[in-house]
Amino acid sequence: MAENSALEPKQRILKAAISLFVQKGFAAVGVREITKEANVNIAMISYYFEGKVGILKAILEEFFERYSQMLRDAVTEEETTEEGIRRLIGHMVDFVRENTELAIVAYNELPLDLPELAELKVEKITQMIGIMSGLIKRFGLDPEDIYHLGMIGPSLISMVFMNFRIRSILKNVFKVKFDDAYYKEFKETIATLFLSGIQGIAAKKQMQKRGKT
Amino acid sequence: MAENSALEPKQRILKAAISLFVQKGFAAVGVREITKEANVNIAMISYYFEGKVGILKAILEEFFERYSQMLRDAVTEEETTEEGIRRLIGHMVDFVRENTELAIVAYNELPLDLPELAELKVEKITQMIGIMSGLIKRFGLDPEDIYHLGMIGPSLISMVFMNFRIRSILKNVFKVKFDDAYYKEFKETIATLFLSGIQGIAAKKQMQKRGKT
DNA sequence: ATAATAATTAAACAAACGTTTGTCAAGTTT
DNA sequence: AAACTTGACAAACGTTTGTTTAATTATTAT
Repeated sequence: MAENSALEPKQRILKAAISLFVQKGFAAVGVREITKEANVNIAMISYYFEGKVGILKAILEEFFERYSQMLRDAVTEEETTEEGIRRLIGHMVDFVRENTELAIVAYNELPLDLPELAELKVEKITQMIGIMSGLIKRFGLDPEDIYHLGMIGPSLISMVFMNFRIRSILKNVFKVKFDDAYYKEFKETIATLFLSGIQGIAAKKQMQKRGKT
Repeated sequence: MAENSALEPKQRILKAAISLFVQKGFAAVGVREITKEANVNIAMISYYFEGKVGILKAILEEFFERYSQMLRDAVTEEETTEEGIRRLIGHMVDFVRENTELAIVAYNELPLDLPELAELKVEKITQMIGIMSGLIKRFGLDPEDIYHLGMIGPSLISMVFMNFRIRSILKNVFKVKFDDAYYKEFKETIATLFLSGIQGIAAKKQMQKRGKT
């Protein structure tokens, strides 16, 4: 149970904290629990992170660092909208697969009010929206149509994250084996769902336009 | 700030607790905070709910009660798949709109480990899956294809819930006005996205089948 | 009116909380 | 070799946690 690998104490704290935050949520985890799991003295939390919220802050910063890097990597200059979106979804799934716990903590804690992290959250989310807007333009979608983008964009993110959030249910109830084949199919399914979906929306918009004129 | 309406103390506690749980999460809210907001004595929590987790238990029970009722209401015998799914999505959006805080608390707290509620969660989630399976059959989808259903079903739920979860971002950054017109458009957009999406998936499956034979 | 039950209160409880303290050994710099 | 820095520790800090107690008021039934 107790973490005692070759990792440095600071990394052991981070690793233990992430794991516990996923299970119970930030507020429900005590510092003693973390230090016990990480096999470090309790004072090390203040020493390395300036307190408990400092751990969460470090976690969120790490998440956004990796997430924004992934988004930037997901863009290449020459490709069709379909290729671009399929690539983006592929990267997103890979990202959450490789950073499942980090992503879950961020996903769970971000909407919660924690005054000490308010500033950080605003900054990072603004940043992400900026990157996403860039993607949208590059994909040839209509960036003026904020109305629909605010509905569709978050839908895509939620589809990917939800799958990891309900992992235990999928595993126990639906007997899903989370192997490469599964994720390959998952990527294709979500991408097809999303692409056919936005095509359907575009077609509908076109019809409404023609109906009006 | 303090809740002191004509409501009964028990209901005042529930109302205050839901509001606070949405803001900070269950574990981060203290009983004194709840009682102050509800304007009741601290002992009333044990008196009416047998403790703090009892409040969350009552909240989750209320959520599942209303949610399953909504799902049952969403089904009518005679209609096409498209009509059925559009109706279901309409009901889901209406439900989350009318029970936003209740839904957010349930959505946020359900994946977290709270031993005292483990049994309840398993029971209710099993129930929901049962109802959903019934819907799927009635919609003429292939219930054998658990692989895809486990990907698509949760996607639908997450699309609807996500919109309410990031309300504050949509409001502040995208300047969304959450009025009837918005939700009408939201329902149609999500429904079109989802319907076109599953048609695209079905078409792809068909193509793969033909490719193999 | 009186007894019984229900609702509410202030006060106190032990346990757990996050943080800080003072100390010490091991390196590093001067 | 002396001065300083870093990493780690046990112990204790004051505060807050959820819960309980015993007393009191309000309501209902007899």
